[in-house]
This record gives sequence, C-alpha cells and structure tokens, in this order.
Amino acid sequence: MATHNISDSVIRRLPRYYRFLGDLHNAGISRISSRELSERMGLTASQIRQDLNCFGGFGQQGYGYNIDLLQAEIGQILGLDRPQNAVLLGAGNLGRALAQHIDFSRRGFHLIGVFDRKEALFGQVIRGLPVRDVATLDDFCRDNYPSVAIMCIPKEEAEPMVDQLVRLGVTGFWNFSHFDIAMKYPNVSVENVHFGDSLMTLSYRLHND
Amino acid sequence: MATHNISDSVIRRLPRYYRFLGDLHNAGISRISSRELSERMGLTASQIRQDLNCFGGFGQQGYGYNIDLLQAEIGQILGLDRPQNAVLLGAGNLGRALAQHIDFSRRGFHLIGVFDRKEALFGQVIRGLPVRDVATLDDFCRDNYPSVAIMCIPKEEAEPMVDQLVRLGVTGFWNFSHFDIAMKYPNVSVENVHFGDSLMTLSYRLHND
DNA sequence: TAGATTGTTAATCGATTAACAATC
DNA sequence: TAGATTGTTAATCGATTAACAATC
Repeated sequence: MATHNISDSVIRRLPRYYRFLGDLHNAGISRISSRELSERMGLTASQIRQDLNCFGGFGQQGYGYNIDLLQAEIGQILGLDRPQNAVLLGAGNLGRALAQHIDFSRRGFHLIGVFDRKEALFGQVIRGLPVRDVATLDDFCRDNYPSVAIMCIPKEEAEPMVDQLVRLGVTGFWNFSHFDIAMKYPNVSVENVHFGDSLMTLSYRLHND
Repeated sequence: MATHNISDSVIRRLPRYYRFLGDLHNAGISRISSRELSERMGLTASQIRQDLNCFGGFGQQGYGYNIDLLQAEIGQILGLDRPQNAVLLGAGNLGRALAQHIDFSRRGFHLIGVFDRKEALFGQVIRGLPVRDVATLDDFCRDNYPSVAIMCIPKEEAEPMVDQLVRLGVTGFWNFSHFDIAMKYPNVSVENVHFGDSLMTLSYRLHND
C-alpha cells in the first residue's frame, strides 16, 4: 500500500479531512471545491490540493471533489477498512474511559482484550470485555495475535510490558504512558498522547498570546 | 511576558524538555550538555540549543546546562508558576477520568469546578469537587472567574456552551470535543485533543510504515 | 592555558503558498 | 463553447541542521 514518503504533516491532516467530509455528507452536500473546503477548514485551497494529490487525483477539473467518494478514498488511505486487533493495558480511570468513549471500529481498530494487574478488577466488564489478569497476556496474544496495544499504565510499569508486547508481535502502540517507546523500538509505530504536555502548551499560549 | 514570535514547533517541544529534565533531576544528575541531552531525547544538539536560545542563554560554554536551573526556567516559560483556574464541562467517562488522572497543579492549572447537565450526577464528588448543574455556570463564573474550560461534552452541545464561556471571560480551551472552537473564536487559545484523529494516524502508519 | 561546549550565523532542507496550463 | 477548478510546477517561507567564533 505504501505510497512513497508522505510527510507527517500531511498524515496528521487526513483525519480532519475525513471528519469534515463526513459532516458535509451529513449535511446532504455532495460536492465541494478545494476553495470552499479550505474556507470551512481554515486552510489554503492549495494545501488541500497538494495534500490529496500525494495519494491520487480524486477531483475533477471544473467540478471539484465528490464528497462521498473522497471520504471513502481517505478512509482507505487511513486503513479504516482493514481493522487491526488491539488490546488495552491498564483498566484504571483512563483506560476505562477510553474503552467506553472511543468508537474503535470507526477508527480502524477492533478492541479485543483488556488487561490489568489488579486482582480486584479481574472479571469486571468494560464495553463487553472482561478485565483479564495481565499474567495471561502471553496466552491471549498467542491465540488472538493483536497487532496493537493501548498503553494506559504508569511509566514505571510500561517498559517491561512493551518488551513483552513487542516479543508477542505487537507492532503499533497508542501510548498514553510517559515511557518513550519510539526511542527504544524505532521500528514499531507509536502514537503518543501526552495530556500533560498538551496542557502545558495551553498554559504557554494563555500567558503569551 | 510575550517573547517575540516563538514557533509552534518549539512550544510543543518545551514540555518534553521539561519532563526529561525532571527525570534527569530524579536520577541525581545535575548538569548536561546539549549533545548528551540530544542523544537521550532523539533530537539534534543544534535544535536543542536553538530552541532554548529563543528564550535566553541558559547554558555556559565549556560546561553545558544546569539541569535544575534549566527546568525551572522552562517551567516559568510555560507559565507553570502562575496557575490559572479551570472548569470542567462534562462529567462523563472522559471528563471524570481526566479530573482523576491529571495532576493539574503541576501543569499550571487549578481545577475549581465540574459541571454537567445530567441531574443524576449533581453532587457526586470527583477529586474533591461536586458535580454542579450547568445551569449554575453563570453564577459560578461571576464568583470565581475561571480563565480556562475543559470541554468534554458532545459536539452538538459544545457550540452554545463555548459561546457562553467566552462571554463569561474564558480565554483558553482544552478541547476534547469535535466542535472547532479556534475556527469560530480566533482570539482565544485552543488546544485540541482529538483521540479519533490520533488513532487514525496510528492506523495509517501501521499500514504504511 | 587547553578542552569543551555554548550562542549564533549561515546553509540546507522541507513544507506551504502561488501561479497557471490542462481539462472537465 | 466558456467558466470553473483541478493537478502540478515554481516560488516562497520557515524550520532544522551545520559550522564556528566566543568564552567558560
């Protein structure tokens, strides 16, 4: 599937295009020009055309873009049509909230297992999945081969856990812990979500904008 | 406080410097060169020196940087020493998890109120704060003038809520909703956290890296 | 002093914007 | 066909990296 080298900036804009196109679809609109889309999204029309043309010519001169077709294309580019199995490590406040709050299937994932090390949580059901003893992770992975792990455990516990998961074939991490996975495993895909960092950048802007 | 125009790329790296310096401090290390820090963080030494020199010369030739002093400087640059009052809108799974999970005081904020519109939640206590009826938001803000709002409510409910908060003097939003605040209010500070977008970029990379 | 490492200027690289010929 | 709008090349802008003189 790998189109040549698409820059991270472009990739990070794709989900936003996908969302806006979904909204336009819901509003009953069927076609749009790069200029109009740019006004709605606060980008330049040029950038939109450049971005899309990294992947192919989805528009038509004199007409613009067909919204449904373009959204479907972007969905495919993002791989939303080929969902990957994911396990959640850590069923604390954050892990539970993510499991309950995120529509994984619409984002290209299938959540198949939830693990924690606290005995008190074992068997508790979250979004239809029982919390399992992390001691049973090996067996579970050998039977179900998840390719992705969602890390909602403290930094100190993360490193051995990541080692184990990589050994078990996990190639992607959605990382909410502060352990720097990408630094240790440059070949796995890592998407970090660091709430603290995000809040601090807001703090900076509040004081300086 | 406003130093000239610092690029967003630089600002987004500051919290990570702050974290790494904290770790080094905890490891009992007291000084570091840009080269060694660059190796630990996976950056170039040049970039680190450029970044820091946006704000001042914190190092010493032939010696490097004093870790504690540098961390304190970055903390001040981020405004962590001048905490802002924040209210949380939406006490669902996500809102509750954030209230319980985030150490606001160490990130430059003070959480002073939690609001929801569901009667069943009123009075429930989260991290020492009672969930309040969103109908009482006006009065609460007039008495406590929060400057920041954390938006954990659905997109459809967000727009009127944001209007109200801006009217009440809120100038910063930590936005977990899909309503595009920055588009409507270009003059407020907005930090978006879009889990869905984040997950989809991970999906892309899993299929293409 | 000699060695190390910064602060800073200059060079490079990449991303965004502008322009326009191709074409629906 | 004429008008609109794309796809794409060229120009600009900004961010990263390299180099080195200043200096601790």
